[in-house]
Amino acid sequence: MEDINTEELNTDILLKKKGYKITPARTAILDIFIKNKIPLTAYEICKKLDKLKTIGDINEATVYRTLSSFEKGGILKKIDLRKDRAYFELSNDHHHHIVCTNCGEIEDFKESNEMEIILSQIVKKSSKFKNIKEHSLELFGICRACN
Amino acid sequence: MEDINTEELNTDILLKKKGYKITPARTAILDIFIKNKIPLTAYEICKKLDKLKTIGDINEATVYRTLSSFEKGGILKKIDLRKDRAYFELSNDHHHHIVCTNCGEIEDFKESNEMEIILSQIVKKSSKFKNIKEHSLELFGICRACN
DNA sequence: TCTTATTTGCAAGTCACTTGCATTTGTGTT
DNA sequence: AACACAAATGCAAGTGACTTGCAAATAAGA
Repeated sequence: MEDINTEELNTDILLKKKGYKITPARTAILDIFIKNKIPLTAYEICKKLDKLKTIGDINEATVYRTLSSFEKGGILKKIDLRKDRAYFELSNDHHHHIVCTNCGEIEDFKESNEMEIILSQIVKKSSKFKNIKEHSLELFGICRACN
Repeated sequence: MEDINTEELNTDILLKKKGYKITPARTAILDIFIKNKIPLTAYEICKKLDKLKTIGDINEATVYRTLSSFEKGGILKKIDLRKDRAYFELSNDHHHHIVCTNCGEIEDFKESNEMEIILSQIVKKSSKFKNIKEHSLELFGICRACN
């Protein structure tokens, strides 16, 4: 799954490149992800869409369908932050999260080369797997503000 | 959260030690986790309970309540394997999983010392967190059998 | 055995997410 | 510019894992 450079592309060109039809819903949703550099839930997307004056109402079902379609197309990545809702973020660079189990604050961190080496060693030792496609790594703690 | 040595303790002693009242449901559910060394869902627990001749019917709600109570008490750990249901396993040793995204096969792997060192370095670099309580690390790929 | 707080069963409820279907809309074609 | 048609959307109903209120049952200390 090739990475997306969201800095250089506008939403419509990216959608076109990925073979999506350009619709107001898709443009607006992708735009929200590009402007907000944090993980977002379907519910948060809906709220942000409601506030937009430039666009009519977009149905909740459409948001869910768009998110899952973007995920399948490699534009978004679904992440599990141990909350009751799924979070999505742009899949344009590989990083992980530290989540405050008290207030929900999320901080990103980059994966190091050492980490990749360790992961490959784990797979080398595995009897049932010879390679892995992806992995999730999330840290949980209490942030300084809550402490 | 102190680790549990399930090898040395029988279910009732462990429950008592943790301050739980001993009930048939709790004994049976904990027993299932001790005998099955794999992550299990609430649904799988229900099925296994149904098969037991030694015990009457145990309600689904009781299973959910017991699982979440055991989780809160540190006996079980909830893990996210990117499926539609929550998995639980005994929290008696720290390990992670490689999951086949095709057939669902799960393999455990131990965390290395290098990994712990890397994680502590990540936290050292963090501006918002000064320590973490736990972390999740799951690898996803296609197992040899499916390949 | 008694007492009381806890646990359980049952049924109804919740909530994120999905889906069937009729209508609308992008987009390539004429 | 209009057409045709597959794809996208809105709406409402459905799904499924999980939760909860409440009355009845029960574990465990007195």
